[in-house]
Amino acid sequence: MGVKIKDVARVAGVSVTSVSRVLNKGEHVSEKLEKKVLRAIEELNYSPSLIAKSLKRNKTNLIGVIIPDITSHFQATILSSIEETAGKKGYNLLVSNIVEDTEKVVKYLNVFQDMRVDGIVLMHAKMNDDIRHFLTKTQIPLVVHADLGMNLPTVIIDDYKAGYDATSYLIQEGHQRIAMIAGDMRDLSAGRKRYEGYLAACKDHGLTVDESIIRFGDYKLATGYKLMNELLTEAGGSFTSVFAASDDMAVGAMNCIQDHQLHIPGDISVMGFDGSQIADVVRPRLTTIKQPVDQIGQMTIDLLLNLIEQSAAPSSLQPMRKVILAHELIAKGSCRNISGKIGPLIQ
Amino acid sequence: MGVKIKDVARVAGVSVTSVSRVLNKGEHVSEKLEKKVLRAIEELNYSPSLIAKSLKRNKTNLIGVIIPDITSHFQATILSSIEETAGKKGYNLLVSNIVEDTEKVVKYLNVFQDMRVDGIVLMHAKMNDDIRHFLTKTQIPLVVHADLGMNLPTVIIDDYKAGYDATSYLIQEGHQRIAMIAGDMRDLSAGRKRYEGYLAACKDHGLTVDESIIRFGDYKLATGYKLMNELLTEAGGSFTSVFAASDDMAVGAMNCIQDHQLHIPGDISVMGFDGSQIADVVRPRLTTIKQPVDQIGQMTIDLLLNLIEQSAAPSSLQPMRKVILAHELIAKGSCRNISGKIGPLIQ
DNA sequence: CTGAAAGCGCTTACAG
DNA sequence: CTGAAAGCGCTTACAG
Repeated sequence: MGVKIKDVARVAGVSVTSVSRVLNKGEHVSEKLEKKVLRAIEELNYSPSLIAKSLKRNKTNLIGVIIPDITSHFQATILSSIEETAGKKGYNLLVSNIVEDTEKVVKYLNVFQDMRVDGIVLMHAKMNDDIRHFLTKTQIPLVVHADLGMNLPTVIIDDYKAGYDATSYLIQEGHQRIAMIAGDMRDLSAGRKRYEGYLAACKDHGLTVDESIIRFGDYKLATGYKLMNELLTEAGGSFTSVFAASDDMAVGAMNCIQDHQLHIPGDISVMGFDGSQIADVVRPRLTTIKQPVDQIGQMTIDLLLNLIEQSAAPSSLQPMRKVILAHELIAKGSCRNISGKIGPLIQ
Repeated sequence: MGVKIKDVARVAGVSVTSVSRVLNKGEHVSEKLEKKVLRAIEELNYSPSLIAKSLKRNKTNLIGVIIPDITSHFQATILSSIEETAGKKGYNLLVSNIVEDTEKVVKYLNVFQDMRVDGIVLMHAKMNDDIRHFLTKTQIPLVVHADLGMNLPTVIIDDYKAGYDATSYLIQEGHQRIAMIAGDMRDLSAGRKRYEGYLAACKDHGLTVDESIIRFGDYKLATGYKLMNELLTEAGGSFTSVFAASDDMAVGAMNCIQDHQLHIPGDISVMGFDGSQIADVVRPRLTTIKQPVDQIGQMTIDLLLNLIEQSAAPSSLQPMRKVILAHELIAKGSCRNISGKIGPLIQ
């Protein structure tokens, strides 16, 4: 990569200013000059340095993305949609896979700052003081995929309502003992909100919440299996359905239930959350709350780019800062109506 | 981010040279000076620009990664391992999700070049002239996860042998009619090599290869379903097992088989490839060829960093340029021995 | 339409 | 141990 703009200028017999102009297609240059420059670029196989350009322009066209776990199909799908949308707009992605580590989040937020990224997407929803401090202080436009209670620009579904809807559906299907495999309570959206929705739905429908059939996990498949195993051995037979805060955990739970020689939905109904591919892979198919992944990715980048433009050239037209997208309950074969079985719940 | 090294120097009452020195911990500075500088950095909340540093040092600590499909669990796992290994060594990842698009590969290779990444990881295995041209010309250290027949540094398993082993196993289990759901023949490793291994194993064991029970796909779950559907409707009953070139396709095929009211492995045995999580999720569990994903990620970065060092400070100790890692056949419940059923194949 | 020159924010010989 | 100055490879007022 030894060749730089100066070399092109020399070979083309023009100034570096002119080379820069044909590169950036901004101001008009004569056709003759343009041709000379293009020929020299071709001849030298010149590749302009985005590093130098970024330094000068004070703009990197880089977006830093912090994602808790790329190996989650749901998160990978969002990342994929973010990548596609950002790519179309000429932005590149700096990606950090965090694996539930708040220390690493802080580290990467600082790296992103040092790299002078134009914007940040934060899909991580656990907080600590350092993260909170960074988020309140930073000048970098950012969008979070979580309700962190900090009035930050957000693209998300209504996790509370979604948890409420999932639980209500099970109740309508006649279930009165609904176990929950919830997320991490330090995770303010997918963890806490979905759980709160579950609690509220139970209370609103007159069910007593029984903590002995509630577990807390980390959204992973293996965890769903492990927690379901606990539920079956410690609280076996005392519930007719289970609501998991992620499809991966739901599928882990299904595997465990089946390994215990129990039937889904005959013995236990299972409700998932996310609407990721795996929900359609397992048998019976998983009833789940579907999040609009493609929309989430697109809207996240749209909002972020708006914020970036706004910070570059402030105008009175403030971009919307909160986007709540609609979720959807997809009923498949993993849940069944047991109203008839346990008596006339709904008359 | 208005604050720059000059400001720190002014506030600390020292030269920018000294500030740079405490930042980079290279040459020794007096404790007194260091303290003044650190205090000023703290006070101003200074974040040194990696962009400026990269320009000056001619090193970005950036690695560009081109991955065909992040939503594939197998690929995401490798990416995750790459990210972890690279992060530990102080490198950040520029990620491009390509979705089987050779045009996009060329585009991103050039972006990576313009961004002056220190190295490139290419997980994409389809070629075209532009890609080939780039790969032969570039000075950027790179590692490919495919045998592209170009003598490039490579970390990979022996796909030919793995395809051979998978097929031989089925043959040993008594199968004589083995369908294949292969990859893309433009994909030189996972596509072509695994298929060639299948062909060779059939021939070596005296089986005739029947093209009517062979299909070609793109490794995705939905494609496995679709192609299995073709096989069942067009060549139904004429084979006792199927070998798929990816676990995702194998699972799609399993779903299709089960949706046709057929049993696995009772009616049809299924063999996968990759050893990704989904193989243990489905019932029966999928027999598959397991790739050593974590090792692949680690070795890829190790090799790449060696090449980067080598190109920065050439020495006579050339790093090894080809790493072939061992695969492993994991036998689970999706294949069964049918020697007894169709007669004494092995006496 | 074109070019000379300053400057983006750092690092690093060089000199003291 | 410390600092003044050149320079990394670009862009962009400014002047012509």
